[in-house]
Amino acid sequence: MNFQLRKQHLLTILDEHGSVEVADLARQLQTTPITIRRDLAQLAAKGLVVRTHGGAVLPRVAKDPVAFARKATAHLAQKEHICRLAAAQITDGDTLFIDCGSTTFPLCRLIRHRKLRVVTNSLPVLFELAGSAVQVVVAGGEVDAERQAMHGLVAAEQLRRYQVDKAFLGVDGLSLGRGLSANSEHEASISLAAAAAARHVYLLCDSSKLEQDKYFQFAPLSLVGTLVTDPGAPAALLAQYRKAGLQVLA
Amino acid sequence: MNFQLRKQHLLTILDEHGSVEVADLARQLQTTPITIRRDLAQLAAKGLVVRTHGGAVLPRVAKDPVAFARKATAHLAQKEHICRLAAAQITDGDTLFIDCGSTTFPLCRLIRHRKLRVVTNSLPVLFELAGSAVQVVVAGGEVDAERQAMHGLVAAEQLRRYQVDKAFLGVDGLSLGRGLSANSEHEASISLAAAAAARHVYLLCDSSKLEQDKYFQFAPLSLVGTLVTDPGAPAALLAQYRKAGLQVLA
DNA sequence: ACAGAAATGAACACAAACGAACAAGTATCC
DNA sequence: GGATACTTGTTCGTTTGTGTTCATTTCTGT
Repeated sequence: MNFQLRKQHLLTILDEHGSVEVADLARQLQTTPITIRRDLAQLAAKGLVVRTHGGAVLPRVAKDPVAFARKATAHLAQKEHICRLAAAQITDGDTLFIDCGSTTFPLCRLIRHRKLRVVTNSLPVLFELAGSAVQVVVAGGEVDAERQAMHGLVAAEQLRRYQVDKAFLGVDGLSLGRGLSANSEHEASISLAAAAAARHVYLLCDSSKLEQDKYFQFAPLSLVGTLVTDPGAPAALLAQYRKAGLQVLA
Repeated sequence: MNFQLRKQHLLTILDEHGSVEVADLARQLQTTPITIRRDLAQLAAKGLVVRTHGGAVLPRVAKDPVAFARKATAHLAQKEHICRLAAAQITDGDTLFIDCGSTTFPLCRLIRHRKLRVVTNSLPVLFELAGSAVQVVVAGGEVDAERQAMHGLVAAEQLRRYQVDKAFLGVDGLSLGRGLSANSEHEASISLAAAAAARHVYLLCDSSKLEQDKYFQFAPLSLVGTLVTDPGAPAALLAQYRKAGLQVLA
């Protein structure tokens, strides 16, 4: 097998699957990973593929929603901390709801390998978990291109039909006085539907959003079972949330 | 074997395979590698081949390996032809259903830029059209990881709620005697639901699938409005399909 | 947060392929 | 018949592609 044929084959596979892995290719093409990596490096130099750690993807796919969700989100360290706390609450066999948004997204990485069922309306979550050990269920309906999620009536309606053990919700603002608030009514209706379907509601909310009210208030604090936030939150404030009846993790 | 004949033979092989190896040619043509290399050098000087280490490739392969790699996938040329015909049937403003499967997928590339609404249960379709000019609507439900699509009860039920102008369906088998057949009941139920919701049903089916029955027969030919296939289909056979009441494009 | 695993790239080694130069064989022309 | 042009094969030093080792980076799981 010469290198031209190999690259040809490589591009074929890539075109069929959208992504390839170095180890797989090395096995299929009867060669070593280093050779595949060199091939990919050449193709990448020409812009025909985009390298990833462990493989490559089509250039089009590289701009995908997952990358979009991953890149340069504000407060990433806090969000990862929050998601680790959240992941610790999950038991194998659980059915979860994962909300769309940058706060909840890092949770996907932490649960890829576990035996779970995840209901979601978020495209990045869907793409991140598709092909993993997790069984994914999608809330259908119209795709909101800006938010990379399904936000319509149908999505909310469908969510109500599922019974989930734990819902992990994001929110735009949260305050003791006015409860949960959002920048969009659509997001709010999805959150409400998911909360209604869940045995326990976890609100994932970094400390910068505490005591912030956004334009649309849609639920009282009592909707939430557990507030998951980061150590940046003042202890006194968290104590007040606890007094209001919430379990608090930080 | 003289010089001219050798070069001719060489170009023939190159045309068939897209690439050649010096060592192989030397063996086949009962000569030594240096001779082949000199031949290739001459052809390369004229631009008829592109030299590589150990062999040569067609110029068009060297120029656009991606396009060439695509052609290598099964029946892809036919599928692209079919999708071009299908795309010509689409009017701006239409709402479409696009089925999952390799036959219908190339349609996405052809409509990315158009003002359309597309309902689908296919993840690759969703992926390809997310972020394009097309408004995407997803049939929700459980994700079938192997088929990269939603195939459950919920998906079928949701599809019935949408009214679409044109449904573009794929199928595993099709015959005059036994109608449409599939390899999976789930796929069949999605196809039926989409067909029921559509004003007009286009069946995209390359000629290799004509008069092939698969294990699960799920609908009569009358479900289909228009059969879109490729020129590889025998004219006499297409005439019979026309007689059976289908519009046929090839 | 931390430790272990996997992937990566650089440096080196080896084999295959390469081109240049030269030698040998064949056809053509005077 | 001998000179010439042309093609083919051989030798040898060089280049190119591939595989191995190892330190480093990146990812993943507890």
